[in-house]
Amino acid sequence: MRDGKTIDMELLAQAAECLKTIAHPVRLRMIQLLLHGEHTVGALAQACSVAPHVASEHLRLMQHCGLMASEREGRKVYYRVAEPHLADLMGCIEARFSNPSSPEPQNYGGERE
Amino acid sequence: MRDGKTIDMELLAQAAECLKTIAHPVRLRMIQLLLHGEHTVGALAQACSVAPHVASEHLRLMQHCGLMASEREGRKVYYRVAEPHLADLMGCIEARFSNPSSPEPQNYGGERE
DNA sequence: TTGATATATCGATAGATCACGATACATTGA
DNA sequence: TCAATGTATCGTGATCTATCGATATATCAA
Repeated sequence: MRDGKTIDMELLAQAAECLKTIAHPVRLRMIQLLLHGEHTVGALAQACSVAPHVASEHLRLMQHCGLMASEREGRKVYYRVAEPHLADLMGCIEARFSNPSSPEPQNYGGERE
Repeated sequence: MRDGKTIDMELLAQAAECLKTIAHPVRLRMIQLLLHGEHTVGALAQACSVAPHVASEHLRLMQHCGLMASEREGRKVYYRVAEPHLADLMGCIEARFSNPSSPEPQNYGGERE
């Protein structure tokens, strides 16, 4: 063991890749929906107001890094959460961002003052 | 309240911005170090094996979206964690990625089987 | 003032990401 | 077979991000 309390850079790079995949509004919404049960590509596309083929791409990205799994049933493909820790992580995010007691934390969005 | 359980898209966009900021190996390392106490730019640069001005940029990004705060003391500038939820979030990430019982969870990194 | 140290900013380039249209593939039913 | 539905992939261009060298600012010491 190297540090005892910190993750080494290789694992941090993996974590960064995973977080980068999560860090998209549509994908966050999809994660929320899929944490409550599996859904088809079309249903997720409609719920997120994006074209089906866009939803498919987002889902492929998440499946690709192990967050999701899919299963075809006839013409439809059902996606579900495959990473158990995703619920905890989403819980942290919701705790931070759905709390009405701190609605405007800072200046997100890329502007500088 | 809109859904009862999901965040609306505006907040999800904020969350995505914040996660995108966190999603970088050097910044993750900095967060880990700063969760254990405040450090100077130079100390963080050395600990992360990057040039001081690179560390400064990473810290500016994190300060910019409310994750960090800084305070000058003479020539040095000390950074510290300003977002209380960051500890929980980092706890989730460490739980997922520093656990030796599942060192190779999936195929992160771009390969498929 | 000058010089050294610590931090921050600027400008340019390479690489990644995103959204979109077009299209291909898979399945079902006629 | 064909057409319709649901999903996936492929280009392309626009936008964003990372990284680096050069430089600017801030503070201290002499």
